[in-house]
Amino acid sequence: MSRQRTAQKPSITRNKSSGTQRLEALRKFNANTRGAIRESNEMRLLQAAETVFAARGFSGATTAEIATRAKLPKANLHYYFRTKAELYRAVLANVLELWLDELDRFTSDREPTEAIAEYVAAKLNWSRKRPNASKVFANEVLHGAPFLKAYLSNDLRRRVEDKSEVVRHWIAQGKMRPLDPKHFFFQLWAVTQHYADFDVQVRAVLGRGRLTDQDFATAAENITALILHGCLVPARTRPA
Amino acid sequence: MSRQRTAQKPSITRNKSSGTQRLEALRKFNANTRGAIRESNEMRLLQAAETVFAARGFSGATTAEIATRAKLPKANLHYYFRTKAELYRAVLANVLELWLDELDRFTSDREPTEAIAEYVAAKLNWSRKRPNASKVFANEVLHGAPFLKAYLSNDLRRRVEDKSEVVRHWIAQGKMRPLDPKHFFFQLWAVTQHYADFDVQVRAVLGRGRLTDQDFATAAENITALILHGCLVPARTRPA
DNA sequence: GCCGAACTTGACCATTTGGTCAGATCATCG
DNA sequence: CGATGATCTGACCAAATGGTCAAGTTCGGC
Repeated sequence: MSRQRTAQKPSITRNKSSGTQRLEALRKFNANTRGAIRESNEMRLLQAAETVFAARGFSGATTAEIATRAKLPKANLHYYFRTKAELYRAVLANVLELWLDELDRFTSDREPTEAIAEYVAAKLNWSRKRPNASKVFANEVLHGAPFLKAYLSNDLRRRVEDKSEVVRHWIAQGKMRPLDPKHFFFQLWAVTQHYADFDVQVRAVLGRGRLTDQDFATAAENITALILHGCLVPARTRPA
Repeated sequence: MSRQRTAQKPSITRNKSSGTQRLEALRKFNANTRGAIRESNEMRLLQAAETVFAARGFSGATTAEIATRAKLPKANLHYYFRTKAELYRAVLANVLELWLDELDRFTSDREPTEAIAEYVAAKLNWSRKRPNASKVFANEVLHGAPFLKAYLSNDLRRRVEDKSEVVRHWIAQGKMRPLDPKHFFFQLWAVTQHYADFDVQVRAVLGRGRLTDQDFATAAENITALILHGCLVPARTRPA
């Protein structure tokens, strides 16, 4: 009920109220580009949170550690994100934005070889550049997706349904072996995200302190070769 | 210093002391087959712990919930396992026992086709029968393997090193495509464990309440086909 | 330079949780 | 049986942690 609570997070989606009030909100919203301070602090918090949630999971993460990492006092964190859960949700939303769209590369008019190779490269690239994002997501799903169940069952499911159609098309064209499209996507996800989520294991086995660009290049080559040989119908050897 | 603490966990590895004491310990150790009660209660606790750790992670799990699930009072849990960490370690040890050995199927004298197909089937089978074991392990690695780092860098690493040699042998024989053996193992692990660790996602996409035997059969077929086509050198088509 | 709103923060609090303990009960063996 | 150690357990505690709050300070528009 305090000032902060009602004023917080001026969002376009909040209750429409009287015209003047709406106008005023909009003005402020545009005026300072949505609050430069807010923008910057939310950013810092989100980034710190991603790191800490990735390292410790939802329950293991403490708002104190996140705040410290963001170089803000804990009370300040709770000014921008009422609860730990709200902050976590925000981090997840960020992550989904990344994940969501690489699938768009799959369209009927393309060659599966290219689409798949690009997809593998793109996902693997995220695993290298944003391993923490991947880990937060993995952790969420691993523990039953308490925050993402709806997303998985709706958005993601539909998306995969769609793209499965494309794969079936390629199969019908004789370009891909007859495989189950959904399981095919599972396999793509599994091999690409492995390098982010299980990096400790990968590093231990490879004997590396951290994965180098070279390691990722090798991974990309191996995955691409395996997947492409695995799912494509080999170009017909010209009849003798 | 209390009675319980010193008497707890009569293990063969504890300090050798006076001859009579040693004898007495041994007698009891054999007498009631290592304490039927202890055996049974530790079992119940380990099983409950596996479930709870899988669902909530190390930090999220509470000894209270584990105890409740095992139908024992919390104090009793702490009688058998001094700390949550000790219980967790015990669960992990259990899990590793499962994981450890499927790799033994890889020996130079076998055909890669068979070894790989069997390995995939075996791992996938564990994902179906002991998903919680897989999840506990995944969670541990995901969060930096604070308890397993040593195991990964030593036992596992050596094991993979060994088995890589076998794969190289197969490659030299012209039975497998020239691929990086270690990355090949990563890919095997990734696709097979995915069905345990990310089952919520898999279920959401497939629209299932739970994964059926049929789902696992389909998964097995798809994975095996993908991997085998992906890594084997196709039988030479008889020269025309 | 003034005003209201946005932001900051140290101090505080209620709850949760891992772990302890002392005393009661039970099992077994001579 | 009776003794001895294993097992059990309700009551308790200290520390950690998410979240609150009231009293500030700063900012942006007028």
